[in-house]
Amino acid sequence: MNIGEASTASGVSAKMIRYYESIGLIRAPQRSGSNYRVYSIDEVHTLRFVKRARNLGFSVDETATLLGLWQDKARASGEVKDIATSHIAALETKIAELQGMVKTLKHLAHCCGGDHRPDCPILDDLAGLSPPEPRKGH
Amino acid sequence: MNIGEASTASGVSAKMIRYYESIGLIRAPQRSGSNYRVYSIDEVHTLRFVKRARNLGFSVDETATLLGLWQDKARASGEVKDIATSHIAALETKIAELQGMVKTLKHLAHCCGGDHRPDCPILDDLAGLSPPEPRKGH
DNA sequence: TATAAAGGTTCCTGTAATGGGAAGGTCAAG
DNA sequence: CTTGACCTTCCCATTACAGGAACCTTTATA
Repeated sequence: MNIGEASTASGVSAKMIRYYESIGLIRAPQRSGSNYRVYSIDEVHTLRFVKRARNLGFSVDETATLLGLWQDKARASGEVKDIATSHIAALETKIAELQGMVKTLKHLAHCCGGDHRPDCPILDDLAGLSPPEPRKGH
Repeated sequence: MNIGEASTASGVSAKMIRYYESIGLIRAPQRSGSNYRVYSIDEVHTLRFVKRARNLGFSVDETATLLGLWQDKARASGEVKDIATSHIAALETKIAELQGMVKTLKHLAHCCGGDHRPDCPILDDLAGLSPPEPRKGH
């Protein structure tokens, strides 16, 4: 199987397969006589694993660790759970941040006439001209 | 006021102030005889505006637009509201994505013993060995 | 068979928004 | 006058890719 087929089979672009190889996330596959990369089914499975991990928001570094644990038949599931758990916490922090932004923006947009007048609470807030986030209850 | 003071007063690092100038987000300030950047109060206000917009998740490009609108005394608030509104939508999409990741990971982590046995539903899912997201009700 | 299209190869560039640091000029205090 | 804190420009690194140039190989077609 050359890189195009492996790409289709795994859902990882050929470009990314080469990239993952270059950074050492996956091992270099065998080469054909004409220097084409040749992939086995197992290698495609590895690519799929990587794809799934990336889709779940794991960084390439985290994915490398998970991949190592996956390929280690004697690994303990505790390690994996720890990685997943701290990843969940990081995601939740990010979510909270974004929700804070949304809340502020919604408040500002709500106060904004959205008409043809130049008055704009959003800009006023950005400029620091009005207290956007009441420090005390409302 | 030189760049260090402007940085302290605005909360934008000196490094970033130079960067914003280099990409044209802010205008180049005057220079002292010894080629030091010299900032006015107004320029510090601009930097604060930029900081606040970036904190609210607006990209540098969006910030440039908002800045233009802010400095345009004849602008209509509708334009600003539109930008804010579509930004809110983008943030909410991102939030939903992250929440999806968290949900899947929590499910997997919940199913994972976290003990010393090699069994691990998280890795099994990443490898595509088990149906992680039931397509039908549970 | 000649050729063209569709694949593969490496290598370089760019992205967004910074952080870090080197090499060197300037300013204020001791 | 030296020291240290500041400033200047310029280059490199980051993350996870995408795009493209230049060139080689395989396959399909005229």
